[in-house]
Amino acid sequence: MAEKVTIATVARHARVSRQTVSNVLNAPHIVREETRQRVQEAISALGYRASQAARQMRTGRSRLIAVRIEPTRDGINGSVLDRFLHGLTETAEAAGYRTMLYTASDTEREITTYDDLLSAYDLDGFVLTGTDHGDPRTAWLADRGVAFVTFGRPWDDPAAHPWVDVDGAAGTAQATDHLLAHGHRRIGFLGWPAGSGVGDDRRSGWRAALRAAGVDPAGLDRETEDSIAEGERSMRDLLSGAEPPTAVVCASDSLALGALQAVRAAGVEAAVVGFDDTPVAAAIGLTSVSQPLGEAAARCVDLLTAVLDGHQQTPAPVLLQPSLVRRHTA
Amino acid sequence: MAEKVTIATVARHARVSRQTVSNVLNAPHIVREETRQRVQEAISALGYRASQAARQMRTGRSRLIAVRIEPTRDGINGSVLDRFLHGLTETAEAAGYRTMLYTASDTEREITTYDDLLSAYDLDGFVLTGTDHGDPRTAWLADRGVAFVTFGRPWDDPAAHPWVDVDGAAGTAQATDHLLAHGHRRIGFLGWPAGSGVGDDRRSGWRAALRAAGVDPAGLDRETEDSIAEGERSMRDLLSGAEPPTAVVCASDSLALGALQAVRAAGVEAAVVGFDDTPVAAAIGLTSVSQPLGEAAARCVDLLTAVLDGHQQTPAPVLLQPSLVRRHTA
DNA sequence: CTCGCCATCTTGAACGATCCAAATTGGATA
DNA sequence: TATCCAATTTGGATCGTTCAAGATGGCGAG
Repeated sequence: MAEKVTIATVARHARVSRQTVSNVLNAPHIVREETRQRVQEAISALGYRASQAARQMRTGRSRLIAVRIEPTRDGINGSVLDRFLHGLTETAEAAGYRTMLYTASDTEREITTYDDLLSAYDLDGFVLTGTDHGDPRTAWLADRGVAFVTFGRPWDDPAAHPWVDVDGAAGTAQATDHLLAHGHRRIGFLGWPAGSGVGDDRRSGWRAALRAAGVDPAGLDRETEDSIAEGERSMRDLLSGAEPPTAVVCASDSLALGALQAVRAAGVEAAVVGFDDTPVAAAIGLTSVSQPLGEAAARCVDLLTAVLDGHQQTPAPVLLQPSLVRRHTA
Repeated sequence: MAEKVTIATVARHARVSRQTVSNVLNAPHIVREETRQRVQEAISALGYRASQAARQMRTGRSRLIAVRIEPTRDGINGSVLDRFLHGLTETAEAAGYRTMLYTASDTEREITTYDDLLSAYDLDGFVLTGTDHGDPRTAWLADRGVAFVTFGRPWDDPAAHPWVDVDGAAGTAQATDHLLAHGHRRIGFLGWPAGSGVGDDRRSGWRAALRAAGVDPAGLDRETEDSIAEGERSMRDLLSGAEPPTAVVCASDSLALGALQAVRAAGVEAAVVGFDDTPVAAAIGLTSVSQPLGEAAARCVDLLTAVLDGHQQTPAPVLLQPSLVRRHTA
């Protein structure tokens, strides 16, 4: 068992003081080039790595960021999270940060967890996925001056805090335009009840695209809970109308899957587009709007480290464009 | 901004010494009950939380465990990971540990990352998901006496290190028995090429169940890469034989999905069972063998903390039973 | 020749917890 | 009342790093 290599070991080996070694690591420009090299050689020869714990104790910073891992809300729409987490971890590593996970069954406990992570682990920042109107979590964090970024816009005030999001309206608009280009006119929309920022955003893109093409969207959309069964029911309802749509854009792959079943059951030809490009969409050949999750994660880290490393106090938000993945269903 | 609460603050407030506060936290039994309560009250009144960094520096332990987050190998079989991660994080929190993520593009870099995590962060242990024959990672960790558990058996030597696994053979056997009970006799199997521990295990369960029922499995199985397209091809092949199977058990949901397409294309009636119970299976109504991932994660943490907290040096491995989730396809 | 300045490097203290050894207390016993 | 033992409590050292301030040496200006 080799003895522990500390900054003092390196210092002895390079025949300088501890502080000089520290300077080589944290402020290389104030060390003479020749000395710097000698120290660097000692560092790699000994395999020295600075103890985060000791560093943290002195500086109060941990180089750790935290993300919540959720209990897989919905089987079909889950698995979006692990792509995001991977991107987050990868980009964070490159920036010298590590990623810590936490769970929380409700918002209140999540705040308790923040408190714990901050005081016990000196966490540097948080990445939140999805925020609601008047989210108490962001208020709590902001009150205490804790650095955080959200993946998902703050729907109340766009300048409330740094955020990264995907332009859902652009996604549904793109899907609608694609269908229009293929000759469809009566294009329906299956979405969630009004009130959720994400849902309203996605609906608005569809509506705007139809209007731009001179089509009246009235009566062509339905509001429903996010599930396969509800998607099927709503689509049946749309198809049973006097002038049924020949295509439908959906706010999620779950709804799209339901819609697809309704279409097949009715024995009609109708194009279906989903949202999120989940594995399910890929598996069954469902055309779907794909979010650039890896990119979104990377930008979250960028914003967070910009704040943490003191480059910017309030970095500009990032709005990413989704892309349509065309498969068999449209 | 409230002043930082340290062990000294608590000590002053409860009118005892720092050491007494420390004892209340780490060895409560040696402190008089009355004193203990007074200290506990001070702790909660002040909202004190021990600094992990300081504790870690003194004890050399971080109460941190690491898991690798993979770049979603395969869309369809991914999303198994996030359920596992959630279970892991939740159970670890209950045991007083936190979960850290890391990425690695290959085995060599993964070992470099171990080294980094261990020396810079004093990581306490690792959870590895999936190991190969003669895995260099487990050897490296074992050489250095680092605590770790694998989710997945070591296929060479079952006693090499603590592990948790799901009994794949029992899963395919259960699926086969289910089909036998429904009158099927010629039950096929779609699996991966021989050589992978997991794949061979799953195949063996099917074979054993057939033999036990007096059916000769010869010629009823195919070896193929894990993809939808290959699954379809292999199933077509099976169906084109002289005595085509009336049902098929698959080593994954990807293969099952392909098989399902082949069955529909051929216009025959044949039951299909998948493996892993992915969201895709749930979405399309595919009967599938489900792994108890939350339970597996929890047991991984149990084994790891048993080692870390010194209760046991080499805790007994855990083999969990999967369950068949019946849906439309079988 | 002396002084000051700059660049470079060194020294002592501090972060907040735990460990170790020594000191104090209270009660029982002689 | 003095003594002893066990149960608690106390003070000092320590983990590895960074911060703040001090020391060194060379060089040009007055």
